[in-house]
Amino acid sequence: MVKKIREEEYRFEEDFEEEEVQLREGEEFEEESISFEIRGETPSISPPAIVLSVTYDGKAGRALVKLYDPVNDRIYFWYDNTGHRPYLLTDIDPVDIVTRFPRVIQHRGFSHLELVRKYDALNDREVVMTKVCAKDPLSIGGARESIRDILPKTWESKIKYHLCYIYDRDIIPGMFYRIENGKLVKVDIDIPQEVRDFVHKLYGNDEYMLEEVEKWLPLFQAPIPHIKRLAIDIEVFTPKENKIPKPEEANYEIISIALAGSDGLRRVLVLKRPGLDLTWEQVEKLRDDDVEIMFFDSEYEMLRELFKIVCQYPLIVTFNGDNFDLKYIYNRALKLGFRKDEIPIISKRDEMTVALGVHVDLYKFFNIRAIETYAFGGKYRGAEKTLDTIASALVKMKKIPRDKPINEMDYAELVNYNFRDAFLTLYLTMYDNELVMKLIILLSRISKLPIDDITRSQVSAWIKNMMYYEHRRRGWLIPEKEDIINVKGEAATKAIIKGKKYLGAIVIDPVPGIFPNVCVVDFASLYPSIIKKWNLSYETVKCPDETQKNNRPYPDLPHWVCYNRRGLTSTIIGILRDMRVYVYKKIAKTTNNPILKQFYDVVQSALKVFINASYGVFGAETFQLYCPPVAELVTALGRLAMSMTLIKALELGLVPLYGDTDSLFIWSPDEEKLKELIEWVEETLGIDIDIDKTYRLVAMSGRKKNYIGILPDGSLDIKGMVGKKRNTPDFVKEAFADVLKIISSMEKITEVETKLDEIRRKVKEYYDKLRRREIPLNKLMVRMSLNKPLEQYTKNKPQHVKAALQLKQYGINVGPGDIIYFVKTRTKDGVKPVQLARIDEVDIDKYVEYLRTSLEQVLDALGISFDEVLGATKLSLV
DNA sequence: GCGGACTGCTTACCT
DNA sequence: ACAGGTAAGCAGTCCGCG
Repeated sequence: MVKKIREEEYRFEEDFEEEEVQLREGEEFEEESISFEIRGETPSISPPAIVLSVTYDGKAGRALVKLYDPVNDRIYFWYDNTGHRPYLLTDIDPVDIVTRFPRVIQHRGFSHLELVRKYDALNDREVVMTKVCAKDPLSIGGARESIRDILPKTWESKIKYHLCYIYDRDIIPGMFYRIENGKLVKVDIDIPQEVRDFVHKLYGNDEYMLEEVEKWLPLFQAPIPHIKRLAIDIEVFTPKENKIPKPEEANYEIISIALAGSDGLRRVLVLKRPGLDLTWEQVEKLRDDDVEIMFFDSEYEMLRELFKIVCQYPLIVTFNGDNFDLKYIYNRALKLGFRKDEIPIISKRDEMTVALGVHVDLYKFFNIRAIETYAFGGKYRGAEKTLDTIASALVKMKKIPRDKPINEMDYAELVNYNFRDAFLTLYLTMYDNELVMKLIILLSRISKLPIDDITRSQVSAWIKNMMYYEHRRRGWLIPEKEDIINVKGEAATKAIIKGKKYLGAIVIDPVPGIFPNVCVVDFASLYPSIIKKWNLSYETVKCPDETQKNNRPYPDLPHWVCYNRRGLTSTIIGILRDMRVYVYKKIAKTTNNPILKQFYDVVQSALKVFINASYGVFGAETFQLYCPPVAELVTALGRLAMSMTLIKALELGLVPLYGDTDSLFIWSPDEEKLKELIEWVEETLGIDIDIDKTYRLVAMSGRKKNYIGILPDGSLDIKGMVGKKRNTPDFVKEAFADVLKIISSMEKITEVETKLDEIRRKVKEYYDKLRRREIPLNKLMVRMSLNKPLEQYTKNKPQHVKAALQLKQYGINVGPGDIIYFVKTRTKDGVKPVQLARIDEVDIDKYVEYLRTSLEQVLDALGISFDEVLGATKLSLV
């Protein structure tokens, strides 16, 4: 009975924020000790080692820093010995706590009270706060009746303890430290003179900025060592095809485990199964592939071998290991009778870690939106994010096609299939000189989030953590979200789009037509530049200082900005932007050493991710420093910069054709005039503007965010066109591409007339094929992704949902993230999933319309209509 | 009862 | 769960129409 209650309590606790702590002090159940072999050494002295992870070790009741010494290939565990305690802050003084909130003192996890002086940036004043310290993180918050629930208002009580520890002890993940006399000491990093020169040129005698930037340079300059790693992928016996075994239950045998190590390990552990023989041909086939195979009679022995190998690597890499591979292995091991302390894997709420080092789940990492769009330029955007799609997009490698169920494969097929997956996973961290690993380490350093956290959280969490660290470093109180909103209020403008909070960017109506020689000028990271130039930050915008109320950078908005003190966001984003634009982008170009060049390129792309997201977070309600006036001022000043530049361009007699947010398309500009414009912008607005590119030809239909540009090398920039969208049927895409080919073959504008006939013939050809139903279904299907569970489409039933519901009737279940393939038909629903459709049911007229919208986006630029093109050919046929 | 004008929802895109 | 702005198609509603 007692045991049962405790189990429930245990589960209950697990659901809370501080999931690292699984057991409370004094509890005897569920021994969690890590056995000797799977614990890192804790020497009193060590060579330089990189911080892999910082966590809270519940058993030891202390923060644990996991370090990796790349030279000697060793892992060290350093436990906090500074007496650091979890804490929260309150504005209630100690006497009042004792008298009015005695339950705080009586709390079983209570440790002691301290007084601390903080700077409350939001209200611009010094404050004295009471620091309530506890013996363990859960006593602060996360369990029932924790201290933060007893007090009416607390600060900094929702920060995970291991992050709090990082801020207070200044332990930067991804940086080098060494253990000296039992203490953890930062390793000094040399800054090249070249970089120093750049910085000096930038900040000259601005002591404040020079001092600030000093903190950042080591993060960009510290070398990134090779971290030995192991990729793991498993195959599980599946009784029914297409039914993925549940990792929570782990009911079926693991039949093979593929291991690919950065040290050259290529091994597959295979379970011997009755009725499956290994033939000589198979042995020969396997030998060719240079994959080592170990056969096991029992699954238990196979897992033991796996665990032995796992303990030899500081970094474990998987693709979806959090939700499948590692979870399955863990639960299966428990089922087979392993004790928890014999398994070098730790299960957390929605994450699996390894006891010794860190686990990176690449599926989660590549699913981070900011990574997808900024770091990889949307290369693998679109289709479902599987190992296959990501690997083929980034490294042009594919999984081995599977033509039969896993269960029916012979050993050779199984081993090959399995190993390829592990290899691809490893390779995604190895290609291009370990680009992905370097990126992860740099992101970790900049954000101060351990590798485990950075690879599993979105960019807003990165920026939040970076900002928290900066607050602590300065002795600033970290504000509560509600306090910022209460003091600063909501936005003052009205968005164009219903449901949005404030007015955004300007898009200039494009002039339709075909234009040769179009120059695109572009503000260099406009929004971050604005944040820097106007000192924007949550504490400087609408500051409490009455004397500042006349500093209104944008007169139509009531918001003023403090010019007496430097804004924290402005300083940090300013430095990151300066380092990217003026230092690392530059030296990446000028450096001759290819290795260094690539390294600096990774630095600048890591910076890019933070910079690009820096404005957006202030307009995101979920962000802890959410401040609508800041976001609103940024876009307003962006509109100002854009419109002033446009007016100036017109004054100079230049011909602007189009512009969106931070760019202006100028038709055949006079070089002198253009130079004048650029200089005027830099002088008057104080924002850098550059010539981004010059198009040989631009075709614009008159629609915004929609154009085709031909670059000097003949390549095409196709923006926003229906013919390029991923949900457009292939046949429409092909027609669009064919027409485009004809246009791009045009050398001079005067050739328009002669090419027109060619276009007409082409369009008619597609039209006729469609009418004759000669286009196969797979070229007619529309791909549309399902963004929420089927039941949640309550307001209406879009076509892809109708198709999905039909699939459901056939027992095929689909959910969020799945792509529905359907064909437009003349049946009741107007749509059928491809699998169920017949070619004679296709609604031809719908596809003619599709062809029309797609081609009109091109034809409108030429001044011809789709009907005219079809009509003319029809007539000519008669 | 039916079709056109309208709004709103949804997805995919641009910066 | 970084933002707002735009294009496009379809679902659903309202209204006029003997």
